[in-house]
Amino acid sequence: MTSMRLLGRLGRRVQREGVDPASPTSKIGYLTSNDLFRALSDEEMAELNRMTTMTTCKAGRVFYTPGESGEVLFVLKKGAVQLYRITRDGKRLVIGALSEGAVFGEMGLIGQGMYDSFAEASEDCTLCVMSRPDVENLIAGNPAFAIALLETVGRRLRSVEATLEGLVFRSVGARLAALLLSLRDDHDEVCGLTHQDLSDRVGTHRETATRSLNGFRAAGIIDMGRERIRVLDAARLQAIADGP
Amino acid sequence: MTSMRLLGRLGRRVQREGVDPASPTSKIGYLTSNDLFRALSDEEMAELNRMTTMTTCKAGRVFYTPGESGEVLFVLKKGAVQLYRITRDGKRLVIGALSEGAVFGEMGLIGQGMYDSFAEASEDCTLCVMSRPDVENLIAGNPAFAIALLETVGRRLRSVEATLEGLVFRSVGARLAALLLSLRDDHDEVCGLTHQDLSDRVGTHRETATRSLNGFRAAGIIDMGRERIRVLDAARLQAIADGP
DNA sequence: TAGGTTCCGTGATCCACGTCACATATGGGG
DNA sequence: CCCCATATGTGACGTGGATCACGGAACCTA
Repeated sequence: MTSMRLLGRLGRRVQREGVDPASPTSKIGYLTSNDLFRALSDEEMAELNRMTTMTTCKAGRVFYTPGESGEVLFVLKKGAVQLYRITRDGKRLVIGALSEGAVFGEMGLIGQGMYDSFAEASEDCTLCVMSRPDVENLIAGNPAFAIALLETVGRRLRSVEATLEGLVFRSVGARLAALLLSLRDDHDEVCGLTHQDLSDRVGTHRETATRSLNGFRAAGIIDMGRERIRVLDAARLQAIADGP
Repeated sequence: MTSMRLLGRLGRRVQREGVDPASPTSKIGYLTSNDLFRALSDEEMAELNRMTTMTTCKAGRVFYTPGESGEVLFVLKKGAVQLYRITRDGKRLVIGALSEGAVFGEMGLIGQGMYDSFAEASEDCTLCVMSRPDVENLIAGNPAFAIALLETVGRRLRSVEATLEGLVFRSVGARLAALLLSLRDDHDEVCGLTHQDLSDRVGTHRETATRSLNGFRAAGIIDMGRERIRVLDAARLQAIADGP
């Protein structure tokens, strides 16, 4: 039954609770570590401290759901976040996988389409939260901040556009191949992701992803274990990603 | 033959030439008419004049192709622009349909994925072109400009994300229905677009679009003529757009 | 008004994926 | 070490939409 699947899937992760405030003393340390804030002077940093709420968030927690209060901007200081949407029949699509330094939020400013998206910490996260006036003040006082912000959003826009193109022009296999190449670590492995997770990111179904991966394995391109995929032949995988 | 189709399609519009400079005297007039520049003072406007190159561009002209020089920012003052991509086998996908006030460009700043996109004037256009330093100066001198820029890009990001979701979750018919609803004019008509144009925007093929539209017509939801579609029953069309 | 060009309509296939229904494997917790 | 939740494997089948191949209609232009 479809709704069972939805419940099962959500049950694994949705623990809808607020974010935990972190100790205020650590704020400055965190902030200086972020690209976005490198340009800020000490005073600006101090001012930032006053308006910024620093929070932490454990892996798996959904800290933002559609229809949330408006006009919040998150800066991902540490960890990783996934933005995704869920249809009424329980299908899930990952719109964005964000890593450190990402900026996102419900804000008219940053758009990010959070309107209809969930935000979930895929790893333990530290993030800072700003209101719209906060952001406007920051921009007014520090143009470099605006530039950095624009670049971040611009990068995401490009990324989403590329995803869009891939969806229309490329097969599941090609998209999956590209995803594996981009996700593999130093040892050419992709760990901790289920086939379901992968399929949610390429916009297909679990069974299809499994079959496609099995094809890769049969061809000797990858090796697989539970939640673990090792890329054996990156060149051929790349060829598949590039299309037929 | 596929390449024939590509040639035919491109032949209709690609007239790859530079943009035509407009008369300098009109610059201020144009600029004040744009949302993005409402916040600028007269002096700022004058400064803008110095660094901005105002150009015009006739309908159908492709004024930007992938691999162009980097770091340009366009502001669409008047008219309409389509951003699209073309695969090596000639398939075309419209990534964005921009109207007045839009900001786009190859710039790391704004992203916009122009890297791999063509930009074509779908109506006669007036646009102004800025280099990256131009933009940085503007932002530095006028935070409101930065905010306006962020909002514009944010809107586009939301829009692309919505398109992405639609592609994964909704059928061609649903996407087409939504497109018609959004494109219709005051008389509930969509004029000047071929089935091919529509299909390029929903990410499908001409034949499929035609068949889907014929279905709508058979159901009495729309009426059709050459490059003209009239929406007769917006409610039912909306129901289709919302999915099954 | 003839002749070419661009649109539009439509049948016939084909096939990648979705969908359904289970079987099996694996690992972690009690 | 057993049990159970979660992950993965796979057959069977249906189908939306891509692909191919034309025929006819509408418009434009000379």
